[in-house]
Formats: sequence, C-alpha cells, structure tokens
Amino acid sequence: MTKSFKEIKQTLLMLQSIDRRVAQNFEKRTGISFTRYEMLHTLFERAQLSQIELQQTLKIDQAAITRHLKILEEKNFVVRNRNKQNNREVIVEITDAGISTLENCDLDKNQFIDELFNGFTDQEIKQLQILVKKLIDNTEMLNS
Amino acid sequence: MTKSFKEIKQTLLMLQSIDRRVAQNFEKRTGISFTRYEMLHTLFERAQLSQIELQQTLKIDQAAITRHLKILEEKNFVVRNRNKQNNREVIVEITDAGISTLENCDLDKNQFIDELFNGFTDQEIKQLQILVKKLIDNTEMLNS
DNA sequence: GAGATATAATTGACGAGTCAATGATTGATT
DNA sequence: AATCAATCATTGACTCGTCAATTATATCTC
Repeated sequence: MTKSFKEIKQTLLMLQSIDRRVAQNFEKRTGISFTRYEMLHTLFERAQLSQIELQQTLKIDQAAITRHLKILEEKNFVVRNRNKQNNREVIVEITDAGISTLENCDLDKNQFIDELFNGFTDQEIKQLQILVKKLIDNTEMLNS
Repeated sequence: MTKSFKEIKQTLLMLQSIDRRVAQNFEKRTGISFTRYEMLHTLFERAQLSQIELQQTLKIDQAAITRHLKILEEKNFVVRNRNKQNNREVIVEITDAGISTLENCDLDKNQFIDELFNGFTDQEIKQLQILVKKLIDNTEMLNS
C-alpha cells in the first residue's frame, strides 16, 4: 500500500520549510532563538531539570543542549549546578533575568503564534496535533 | 484569541524532531541525503530546470542548491550547462547514472514512506497535507 | 550606446544539530 | 575492595541551511 510519493514528498518539503521559517521568524521578532526560548520556557514550567530531561523534552542532541545552555548561562538566564545526589548530572534552573526575558517576549510570541495559526479552527489545531503525534510515534520506530 | 501555547509549542517541537529524523533515517536507509534525493527526483520529473526553479521547488537557499549540485555533479548524477538563451542561468539535467540511482533507492524509499505513514488513512494523509499547506501559506505572510 | 538596475549563481562566514570519542561519576559483579 | 559496565556531560569534526557580499550577465532608461 505505497502512498503517492509525489504528494508525500511535497508535504515533507513543506514541513521542513515551515520549521525553518518558524525558527527564523521567531528569532527575528523576539530577539531570542526559538530553541533557546523553548529551553527557557521549559525550565520556567518545570523549575529544575537535568540536561537529559531537557534533551528528552526538546528532542535535540545532548551536545546541542550543552552549547545552548552555555550561551544562556553567559547571559545569566540560567544557572547550572552539579546534582549533589548524583554528580554526573547538571541541574539547570532559570534565573529571574531569564524569567523576565521570557515575559518580555510574550507579546511578540503570542502575536507570532496567532499569525502562524491564522485561520485555523481549534478543531484543526487539535487535528494537526494528533497527526503530528502519530507521525512522531512512527519516526520512533524507524530505526528498528 | 491566543491559542494554548503549551500545546502549540509541543507541536512545533515535534514537527522539528520529525523533520530531523526523516532526513537522518532516509539517508541511513537509502545511502543518499534526503534533500539530494528530492533534487534528483524533481529533476527526473521535470527534465530541465534552472537552479532558481529548483530553489523554488525545494524551498531552500540558493547557496545550498549550488552546493548540493556540486556534489551531485561530482558523482555524475547531474550535468549543468549555462542557458544559451540567458547566460546567467545554469540549466540542470539528471543523467542516466542519476536516474538509476533514483531507481535503486525506490524500494527503500517506499518502505520508508510506508513506515513513516504507518496507520494513516488516506483521509488523514490528505488532512495533513491540507493543514501543512495552510501553515506554509501563513509562514509566507510572516515577514510582512 | 552608456550607465543604472535587476537577476542568477557562487563564495565565505555563521549558527544549528548530529555523531563519535572522551571524561567523570555511579552502580553492579565477583 | 577492584574491576566492569552504565550514565551524564562535554568536545571536536562534520553536514546543512542562512545571510551578505561578489561576479557575471541581461534588461531598462536616458
């Protein structure tokens, strides 16, 4: 039951293009990289996290996490400390400066999301979410 | 009418993760980069194209196009010649070697698509396509 | 026809994420 | 207790795509 590749190809191409544009445009508007914003936001929601936990949430490589955190630390948006209970782990926390940076982005971020999903009904957003979830579950099986 | 950012954030994160995994896994299976496969496939469908036309189809930067074509040319999968009617343009064509490379990938590619869209109904694939199209239309408005 | 403008391709420098190798710490086995 | 394996973080080398600057050609305008 092989699907029409031509259409699938186009959909995948569009998906990649969307991602790139989202990242580019988000940074242009808010002044902070989309990935680093997501990191900060995740840390804001969940207080203290190890880098592994961040990695699992953001689904990017550990090496990338380390490098982003280095940048966020230089700007004093996060602090990092070894976990005393397990010295292999680094515990990351957002700082007040980090939180206020998040807050400053809020308007631009909301505006951005509104434009990105302009014309979408709640139903469609939910539908997209479901389909994307299904896709990512499938990608998790790909390596076997 | 700001949407629930938490869910949207997650959807966008998943989208990016899907794209990366698709590219990684496709190359691992077929031995050719996903983007370069798409280039070859586009050239196969449409015979002769300028690099600008390729760029518009693949929606990646011109610079990236130039570099991918350099690689494809080194492998003799494509040939490039200046357009005699307009010497600014380079006309790209797929070679027989390029075509047979495409053919060799076919089985792996179909297998890959089947796994990626495993459990999707035709209806769902169509739905995804529509939503993605809507999204990309919105991203095109973002810069204004 | 000469000079300004536009278009196509190329190059270099950059940021992002991946993989593989390394280091440091912890846990398990004997 | 000593070795061996597993886990977490870091680093270097790499690919990919972007942007900005450059070159070459074509088109427009006076």
